Amino acid sequence: MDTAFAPSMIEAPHPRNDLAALPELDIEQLQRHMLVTQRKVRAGQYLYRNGQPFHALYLVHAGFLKTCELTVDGREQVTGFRMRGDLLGVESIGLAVHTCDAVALDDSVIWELAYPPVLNACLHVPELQARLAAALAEEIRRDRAWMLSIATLPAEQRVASFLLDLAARLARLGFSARHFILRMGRADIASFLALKHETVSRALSHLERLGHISVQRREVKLLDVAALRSLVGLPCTVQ
Amino acid sequence: MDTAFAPSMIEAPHPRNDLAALPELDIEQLQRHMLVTQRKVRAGQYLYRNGQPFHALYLVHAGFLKTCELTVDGREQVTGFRMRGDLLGVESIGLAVHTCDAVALDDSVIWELAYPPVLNACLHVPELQARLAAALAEEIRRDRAWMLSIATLPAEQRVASFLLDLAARLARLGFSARHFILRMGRADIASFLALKHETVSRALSHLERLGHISVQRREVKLLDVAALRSLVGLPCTVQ
DNA sequence: CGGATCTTTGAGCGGGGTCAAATTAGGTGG
DNA sequence: CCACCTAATTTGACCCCGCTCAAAGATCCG
Repeated sequence: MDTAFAPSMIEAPHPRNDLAALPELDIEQLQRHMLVTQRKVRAGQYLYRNGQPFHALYLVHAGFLKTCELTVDGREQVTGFRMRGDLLGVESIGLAVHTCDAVALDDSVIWELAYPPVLNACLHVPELQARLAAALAEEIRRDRAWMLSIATLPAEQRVASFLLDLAARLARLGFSARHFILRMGRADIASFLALKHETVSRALSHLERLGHISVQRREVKLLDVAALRSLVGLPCTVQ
Repeated sequence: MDTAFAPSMIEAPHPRNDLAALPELDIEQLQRHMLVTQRKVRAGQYLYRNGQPFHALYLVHAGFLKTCELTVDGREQVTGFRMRGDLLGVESIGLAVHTCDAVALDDSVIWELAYPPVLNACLHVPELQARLAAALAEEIRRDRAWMLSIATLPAEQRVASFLLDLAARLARLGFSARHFILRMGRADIASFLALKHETVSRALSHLERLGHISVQRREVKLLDVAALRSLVGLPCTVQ
């Protein structure tokens, strides 16, 4: 069981094992000041669901998850994909229950930080407080960047932008930015990009025909990062 | 000069004068623990701009502002409209410079909260810390709700949703939810809703033809709130 | 091997964008 | 106070990108 719990992140030439290197939150520092429990979530299972009582934040240690908003009338929207170092549940701070779903797309290992205790720890460790605030702000900036892309870019460029963003995040974690396996289906990408899955599929096919990428189902290779960057209006220099 | 600085919020049958009633932040509590300076911003002027050093959060005391994201290649996106009780600048926490613009759409009065001092105050006042965290989380939820609307609703329903949201926020401040003056132009609404200004104009005209609202340039009356709510998939009950 | 799910591709349509012009406010100076 | 100018808004006509509907592979699992 537990031995089989190795999240399937392939293509990791330089994996880092220290979360401390991440700007977000330092798990060891957290453990010094509060109870941190480990939780494992199998692919397809919920970390938390809309309406469940909110009592903790979650720091992704390994694996891959998506967060979804949903409405009473059945509309659904993927609001983000989360990986190692990302903090989940922050959108429910100040509320009694969670307001969205978090679903594992791959077997995942999560550090659970009981919520009121987190605030107490922050009171005693100023640096921790600053980091928590910064993590929330980073979340806001991420959402704002998404808004900008969705509102101003056509379909194909949204897809290109998505691939570049994913690549950059993988690179920060020490994985290959040029060759990776998508852990989500076309429908999830489409929802996230406010498109339909057929459109995402067509965009990927077209980017491949242009020679910018190579795609075979969920395996993606970025062949011409400069071309992708210029496509979405970014400077062509690496990173 | 100063006497002329009366933000033009008309239609205020039950205006509240206590910000303490707002769930976000209590200004008097803040003043007890840190320096809070007042700042006035004329309509059309920037409260802060992309690239300027970040050294404070801003609490809107009166007036009306918009926040805009912008890219190197000239794309622009209105990410929100801010009014009394809203906290600005949070998206830049953890950074050295602001990452977006905040522009007054109406003469506004702003409380400036120097940033590192805010954190210090939070260390001494647990409740303040919890409120700051909650304010950031509320910002995230606001963005997520917007994402959901943009990604899943057609143009006319986005406009209806926008009007309902604005009405609800005005109501929370004690203003009329049924009759108000838009402080932003069609282009700003369009940008916020990821549409073009002609489309917003057409949607408003159509909602008027349906008898749900009445529009004359920037003056809006909501004639049939229940119809608007059912249009965007919300329960028809008030609030 | 067979069934379910995911992905790709095609054909046709429609909502919203684009371009253009008319109309209306609003501001300013005579 | 009014004429003029500028900017905001509205409306129309047309077109195109992305959606809808449909069917055909691919892949994975039992």
